Amino acid sequence: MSERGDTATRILDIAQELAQTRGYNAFSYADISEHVGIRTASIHYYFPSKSDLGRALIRRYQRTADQALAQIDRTTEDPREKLRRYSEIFSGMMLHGERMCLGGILAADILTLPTEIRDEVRAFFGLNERWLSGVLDEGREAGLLQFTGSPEVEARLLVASLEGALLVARSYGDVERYRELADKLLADREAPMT
Amino acid sequence: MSERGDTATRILDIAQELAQTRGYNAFSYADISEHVGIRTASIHYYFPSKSDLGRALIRRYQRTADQALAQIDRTTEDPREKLRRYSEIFSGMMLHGERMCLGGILAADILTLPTEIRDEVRAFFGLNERWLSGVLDEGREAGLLQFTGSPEVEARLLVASLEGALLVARSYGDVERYRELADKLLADREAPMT
DNA sequence: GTCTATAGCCCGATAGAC
DNA sequence: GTCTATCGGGCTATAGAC
Repeated sequence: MSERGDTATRILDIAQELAQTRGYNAFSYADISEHVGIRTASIHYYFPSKSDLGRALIRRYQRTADQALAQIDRTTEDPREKLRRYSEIFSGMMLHGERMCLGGILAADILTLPTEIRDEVRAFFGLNERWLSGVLDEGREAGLLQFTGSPEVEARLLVASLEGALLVARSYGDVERYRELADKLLADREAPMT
Repeated sequence: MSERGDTATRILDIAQELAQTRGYNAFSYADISEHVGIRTASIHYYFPSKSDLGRALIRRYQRTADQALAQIDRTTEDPREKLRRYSEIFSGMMLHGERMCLGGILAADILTLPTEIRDEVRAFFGLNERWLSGVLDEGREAGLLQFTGSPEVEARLLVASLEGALLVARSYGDVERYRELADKLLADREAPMT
């Protein structure tokens, strides 16, 4: 039972774990209530409806991702290393309670989500693709990465492939299955040494 | 409202559509009842529990996939064409009512599924990977396809990438987004003309 | 086989006391 | 802010008539 932080944050932390493991339609205010230690009515005080909670969840997740990518940019120059660090964000989710990426699991639930949340899911993918596109472009210019076609499409392909690798690997409960695919995905894009 | 076929088949058809669009936890016997035109109690006559229904669903889906892959083998020699036909099975799902692959969407729900169904989801991925692995191996031997590493791992990567591409593209409701990625995935594996 | 009726539980959400 | 109490509805599932 996490006790740190204010109540709204603890609610979001537990709700995020539940959403990442079970999906949007398979967790309830009662589930959150048990983990946080307050009654369901009190959760409604912070998040009046479940769609309010869902929207807050994906928005906070976007901000966290944004900061993680900025942190990679701040501490690494090599585009190949940036891709490795990016891939490790995904493997970290499986290690942290068999989680999926929140964007990926909400994408599976997309047709059951309130429209505001759908828009945020797409915005999350857009955020990832823009950052990856920049890394890929820079890496190819520097002769460190190689790929066919535009950086934009290659970025979309990488996001989709990593989401898919995480989805399938998690269904086996096997993080090595993810790593094997992610490592190959990255290795195939590294320019040969000269 | 589909009226063809026996009742069990009509139930499975509707349940499959609902599962592929909404996921396992977001459809009910009441939803099926409305579409099939019989009461929920009558559905329990054919499928006593929801896990019985879910298991029947994924097993039938596996058989259908098996037949579709055998049909590709029967009508096509060229491994490149086999991959194209395989990719079109996925795009066909989005065109047929914004569906996901049943295996992919159940993978997202995996931690909420009865264990028998979990095993079938993994078996479905295994089936796809074995077939693709054979096509890739044959294609490389014939000098028509190219890729690094083993056909087995490359097959896993293709399944995961196509599932991911479908997952993300469907969240935009845009089949072109899927095709762009699938076509690139396949083009990158075609051996250059000599 | 299909129906009506209902049990028993979980769900999101609200009213109002403290 | 957090609680108790509760509403109205949905869910899976079963009993028993036809």
